[in-house]
Amino acid sequence: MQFKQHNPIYCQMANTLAKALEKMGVTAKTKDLYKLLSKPPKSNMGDIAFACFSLAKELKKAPNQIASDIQKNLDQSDYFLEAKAFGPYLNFFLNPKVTNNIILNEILSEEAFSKPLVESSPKTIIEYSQPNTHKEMHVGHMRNLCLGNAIVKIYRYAGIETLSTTFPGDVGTHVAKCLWYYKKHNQQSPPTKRKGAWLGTLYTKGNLLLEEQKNTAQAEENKRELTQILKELHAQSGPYYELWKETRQWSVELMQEVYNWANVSFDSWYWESDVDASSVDLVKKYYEKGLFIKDDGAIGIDLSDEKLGFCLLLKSDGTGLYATKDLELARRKFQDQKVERSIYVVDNRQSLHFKQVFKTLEKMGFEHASDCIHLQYEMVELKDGAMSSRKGNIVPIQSLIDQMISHIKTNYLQKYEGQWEQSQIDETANIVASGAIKYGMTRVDSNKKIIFDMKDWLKLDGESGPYIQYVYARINSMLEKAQYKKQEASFEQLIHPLEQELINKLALFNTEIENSVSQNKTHNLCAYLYELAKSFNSFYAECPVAKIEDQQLRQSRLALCDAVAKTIATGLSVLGIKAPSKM
RNA sequence: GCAACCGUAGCUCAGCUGGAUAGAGCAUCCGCCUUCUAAGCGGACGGUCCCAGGUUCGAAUCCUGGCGGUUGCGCCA
Repeated sequence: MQFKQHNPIYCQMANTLAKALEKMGVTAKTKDLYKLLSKPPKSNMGDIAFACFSLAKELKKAPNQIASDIQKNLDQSDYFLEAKAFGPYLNFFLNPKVTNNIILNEILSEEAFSKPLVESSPKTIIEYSQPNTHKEMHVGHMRNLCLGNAIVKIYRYAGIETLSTTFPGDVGTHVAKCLWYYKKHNQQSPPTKRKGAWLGTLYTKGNLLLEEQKNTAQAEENKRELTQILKELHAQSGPYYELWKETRQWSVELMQEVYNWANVSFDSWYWESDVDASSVDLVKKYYEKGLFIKDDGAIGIDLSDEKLGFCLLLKSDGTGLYATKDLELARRKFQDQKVERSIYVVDNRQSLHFKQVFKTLEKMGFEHASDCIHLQYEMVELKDGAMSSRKGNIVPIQSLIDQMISHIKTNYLQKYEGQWEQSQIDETANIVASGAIKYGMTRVDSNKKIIFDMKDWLKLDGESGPYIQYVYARINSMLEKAQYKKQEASFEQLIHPLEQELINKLALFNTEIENSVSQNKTHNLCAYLYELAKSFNSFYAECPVAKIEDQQLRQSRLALCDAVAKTIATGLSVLGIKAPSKM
């Protein structure tokens, strides 16, 4: 992925450096110099740092010497007041009278948020959220949902044409087990609402019962019944098929409820049941072509030359597997959606699975095999290990949502009782709860496990979604009350160190997005927004805004707050988080 | 056995495409509201960056080998 040089200040610095280097007999591309710019560790060391290490070879000089040589050859520029060598670094002290305007105007006009960040990019489809029907969604599914949703939004923000899709599992033995228990053992009648959640508990009960009867006389009979159910479902007729259609819908409604709450939607839905039959045909076709082999009565492909073992594609009873469906699904995605790249957001236990699938596609001659990417992430677990619907030790998503909302209402929103409409309290609780959950799910590096502990999740101080949302709400209410007039602002006045720190941080927003896109990560963006919010809070505690006399400075600071609010709102929105006007 | 990922402050984590004095949050302790929203701000305390080698002017970061943990590896999805 090629990124544009989107930071106007960095571009200018890179140009200035290129000219100085030219005087020294070095032709350096501004693009390469741009990449060498960074932020010094302390603000008293300057605003932008240029590292001279990489020039040492060409110039045959020590980096320290290079830094001071460049300093001597620098042309004057109104972008910076001073350039000072700090050992191997040449640090620029920006001229706020010029750079403040450039940075803040770009944000206040929202131009900064609308320009594409990539030179060009392949049309991309991102698949995320692959919950099973007949099971209840738990907090582990939430990580996938939040991560996938954020990546889609980040891609779109960067200017990449992106489609979202989901692939729920509505067929398979888990369904049979659930229906088996429902028909043969369940005594209760379904509840009036959240039938899907109730269905999930039947699945767990069914599993536990089957496990219990494993070594008893009943086991044979159970197996026979399950096979019978699967046959009916496969044939798409009979009472179990009818029951499947009805209960599947309950699960879909439950998924939709979660998606609605999380404000997530998909451009397309693929169902396992859709690709089941055709994926089997696809495998048979390639078996006849001789690519796949029969082994032990089953069909698959030997990938041991690739160190990927044997990938099983048809069981000896002729039915397909997960990998089988993924072959057909991959084909359909590229064909139906005319995309050039396909990303799968799936946990890292499937790492071998996807390597096998992509390699098999390659062997099948599928032209886009190398455009398939498995975006893997680590699991959400409980203190005593992985969650499993099978065992029943899960934290349902709904339970996290409910507890979060009630915690927020009783601890933070009670003070607005009687003052706000109940609907506004409900709405705000939803926004803040969603901010806490989504931030919590995206803030940790995706290849690190999250050990879920409800009481930790309900702590909303310090680094959290609500901390960032709070900054937005504060600014919003300040701007509302203060008769803010942007045109009266004069950014040249904003020279307080805390103002400068804020402005410099604002300028780095798109760079952070670039990092997210190039690494398919979200945690860096979370950290950035937190730091921005923290900088704002320091500024806010130290610098009065709406209450100062000087009208022009007041408007200038209000405009700075406005720019912070806009950046925070934009940043939160690409994480799928709303910014509340009050909280 | 083979492979992947993880190991940084008491806890949870940033930093890892080598570069400036390893940073946050929580916890603990000390300050700050006659109100621009205290869901906040300031400060203190806290480090064998798992261990051992190697590469380099320079390693938490890269390489090799260990140790510890998690996951995956043919008829589940």
